Amino acid sequence: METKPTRRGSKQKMAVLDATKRLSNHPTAEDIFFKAKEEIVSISFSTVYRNLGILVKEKELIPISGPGSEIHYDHVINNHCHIQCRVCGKVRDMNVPAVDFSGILPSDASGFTVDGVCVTFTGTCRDCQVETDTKGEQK
Amino acid sequence: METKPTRRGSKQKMAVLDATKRLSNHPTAEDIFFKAKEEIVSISFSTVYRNLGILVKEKELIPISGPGSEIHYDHVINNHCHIQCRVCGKVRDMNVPAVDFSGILPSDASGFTVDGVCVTFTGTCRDCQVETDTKGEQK
DNA sequence: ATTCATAATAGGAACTATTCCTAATATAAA
DNA sequence: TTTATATTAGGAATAGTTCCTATTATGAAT
Ligand SMILES: [Mn+2]
Ligand SMILES: [Mn+2]
Ligand SMILES: [Zn+2]
Ligand SMILES: [Zn+2]
Repeated sequence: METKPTRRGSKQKMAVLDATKRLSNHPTAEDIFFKAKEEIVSISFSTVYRNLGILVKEKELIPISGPGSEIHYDHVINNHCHIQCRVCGKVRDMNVPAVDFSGILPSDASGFTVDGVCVTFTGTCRDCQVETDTKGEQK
Repeated sequence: METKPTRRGSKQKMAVLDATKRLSNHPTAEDIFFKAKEEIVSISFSTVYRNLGILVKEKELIPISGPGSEIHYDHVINNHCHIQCRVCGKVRDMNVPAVDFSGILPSDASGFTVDGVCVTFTGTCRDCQVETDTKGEQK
C-alpha cells in the first residue's frame, strides 16, 4: 500500500511557513499573518491559524507559550531554551544547554508519560531595560 | 519613617489564598473561584482575579502558564518543575531537579537580564492514557 | 459615635487571542 | 469535463482575562 499521494502544501501553507522562517525571531501569529500578506495579499487570519496548527502537527514548527498570552512560533525544532521579556513579550533563544527528558520515568512525573519539555526563562530585554519612561513596545 | 500600616488582607483575599492552598494541585482561577465561593458565597470572579494578581506580586503565589490557555496557580513558591497533560490540561509537580538560573550571564541570554525560569514538561496523565474513548475531561 | 477618605467589592462590559462555521473556490482524480 | 474533496476568506463565536463603575466596607480622625 502506498502512502497516499495527498495534496502538497498549498500556496498559503507555504507562505505561512516561509514567513515564519524569514521572521526567524519567534514571531506570533499576527507577525506571521502580516509577513505572509506580503506574498499573498488575500490571505486571512483564519488561514494562518489553521496552517500554523497543521505545521505544528507536522513538526515543521514549534509553538512557544509563556507568561504573555500570545503563542510564538519557532522553525528551529530541536530542543532548546528560550527567554521572554516580561515587558514587551519578545522571545529569543537562550544559549544554555536544554533540559534532557529522555531518561525521565513515569514515577518522576506523577504517573504522566513525558513527550516534551519547554524551558522558558523570563527577564527584561535590552530595549526594555532603558528605564520605564520610553515604554518598551518594540518587537 | 514607618512602613505604612496599610490594610491587612481582606476576607476575600484570604479566601482566595486559602482556596488555592486547599486545592493544592495547581488550580486555575475558575477552580479557585468555586472553592472560595464555599467560604464567601458572594465572591465574584473579578475579585478572584484581582487578588490572584496581588498575591502573585506579593510572591504568595506563582502563576504557571503552559500550552493550554488557562493560568494555573501554585502556593509552593520555590523553584520547581511542572508537567502538564496535553489532553486535560492538569498540572502536577515534577520530581526532577529544577533548572538553576543564578549563574546565567546576559551574554547567554541575548542581552536579557534573567529573573526566573519556568520548566514545564508536557505529556499525558494517567487518567488520559486509557485510550481515547473515555475522553479525559477530569481535573 | 459620626464623619470622612480611601480600599476593596460585585457585577458586568470590554478586550483579545484563538477557534469555529460556512459559502465560495481551488485542486486533483476519474 | 465532471465530480469529490481540500482549502480558503471572512466573519461569528468562544474563553480567559482585564477593565470600569457604582456600591460597600474599613479604619482614621474628629
Ligand atoms: Mn528558538
Ligand atoms: Mn508546583
Ligand atoms: Zn522587552
Ligand atoms: Zn490528562
